[in-house]
Amino acid sequence: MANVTSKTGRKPHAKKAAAQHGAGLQTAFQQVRELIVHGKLSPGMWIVEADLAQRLGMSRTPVRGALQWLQREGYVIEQKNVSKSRMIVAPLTKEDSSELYAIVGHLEGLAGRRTAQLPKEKRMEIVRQLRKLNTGLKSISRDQTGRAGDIFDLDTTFHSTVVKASAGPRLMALYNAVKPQTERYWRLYASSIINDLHNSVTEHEEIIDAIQEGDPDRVEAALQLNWSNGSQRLGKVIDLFGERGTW
Amino acid sequence: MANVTSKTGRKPHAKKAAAQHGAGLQTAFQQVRELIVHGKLSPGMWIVEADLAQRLGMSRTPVRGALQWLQREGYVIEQKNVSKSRMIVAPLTKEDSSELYAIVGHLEGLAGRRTAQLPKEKRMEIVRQLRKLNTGLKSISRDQTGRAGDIFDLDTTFHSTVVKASAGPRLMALYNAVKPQTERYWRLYASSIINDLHNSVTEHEEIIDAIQEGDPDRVEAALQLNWSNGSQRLGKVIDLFGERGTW
DNA sequence: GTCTACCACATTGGATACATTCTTGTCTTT
DNA sequence: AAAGACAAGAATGTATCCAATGTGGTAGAC
Repeated sequence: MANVTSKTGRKPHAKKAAAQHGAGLQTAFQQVRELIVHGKLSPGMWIVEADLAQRLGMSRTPVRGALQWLQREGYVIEQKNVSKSRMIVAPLTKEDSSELYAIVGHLEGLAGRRTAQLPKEKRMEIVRQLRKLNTGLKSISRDQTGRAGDIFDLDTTFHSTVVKASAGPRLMALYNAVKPQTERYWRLYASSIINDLHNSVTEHEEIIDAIQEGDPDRVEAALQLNWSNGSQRLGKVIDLFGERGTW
Repeated sequence: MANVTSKTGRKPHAKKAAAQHGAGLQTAFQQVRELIVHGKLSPGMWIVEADLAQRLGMSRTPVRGALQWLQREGYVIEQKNVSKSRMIVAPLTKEDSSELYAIVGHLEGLAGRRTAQLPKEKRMEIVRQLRKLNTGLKSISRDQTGRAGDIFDLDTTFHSTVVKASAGPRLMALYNAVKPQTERYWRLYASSIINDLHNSVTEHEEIIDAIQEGDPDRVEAALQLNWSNGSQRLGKVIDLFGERGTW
């Protein structure tokens, strides 16, 4: 009865390296997210686990974990009409962008409210950083020289600075889950957003002033206005160029 | 090459039922969440996948998926000091409750803002439902007869009604991910929360009036106030009875 | 010629096997 | 006696295997 193949029976599982130990899920998540954000996986496209696994050179297990993660964050959604779970890349629609921007605006508003209540010295340090970043944006908007990626990085750092200054782990995690999704819309409609950059720069100045003054209500309102206006600017562009992933 | 064991070769994988096909993950998620919310898995407790799998009568695969889900939602967190990912049940702390309530308040405020902008007829329908629910809460608060579970259900339905009325899929998903976490604090400190119920009832009335009037700012402010006050009430109780899962 | 039924295939969900890493306990040495 | 090192065990991460289900295509019948 008792088989003796306890220690020595090892032939079927020969593989290459496995990198580290717990690196697979992380890499899978980042790489698939990258593929989605850069549009290699188009909005509305049907995702096949095995294909992704092969492309990333790993088995389906970590890919599945990554997909569940991406589903929770909103990058992929389930096709609901069928009983079986078919995952598709989340479409980019005007409706969704409006909702997404509103959510980010409110989360950031909450963080900004807390940032405004920090002691004065910390606020001044934040303000200094923000002014520097916004100056960079302003010069780009004046010269029209920066590439879209630079603008996105500066803008992302600007907002991230406001949030990181005061957010606890829970808000930070939520923000990090939601905010990066705006990148999809950014990349797709970037060229048209650049033209409106000066508006955003002006709105940023109001944000900075409000933080310097330490007025929570004003900070929150300014942040929400920035996102609300951004949503409207984006909406116009989407109307022009059409949505992706729905038909 | 071609083996003929396509249909008939079934010996090594004999098991009981497997329920449906894609039911395991759902069940695992709900059950583990239940265990956490009800405190069977205490805050701070170290979670072992295999134990849970055995307890739920399934393999580690669906349990693992459920845990990743629960991690993203905040029910479990990673022990960070070690390199390996050790999952523990998220502790219940005053700090965390404060953050959680603020987030829910802001998300609900956003939804409420949209609800306030619905056409008048729909608003009136909502208002009617809300008044009925709040009347139920008021009578419980007066008679001190309801059990904690009833109060929680009524309160949850109240807030959920406001959100569902106008939230899109994204906001709805986020709300459904975040709001249920307040149940953990509710259950743990429920007995003391009941005493303050009349305050919450009064705040609800303001919410209802604001919706009836169709004033987005007022609705949002009223919702946030309800959650902010709730956070303070909870904070006092936590100070009294201590936190769970930290030492 | 078209519609329906059935079969083969593709894909996902779940289970298990295996390799790696972290922990813990004991033994030895200073 | 205390501290460190080594060994045994436990737990996680990943790969592969099996089952279940939906989908599409083909063939047959009306």
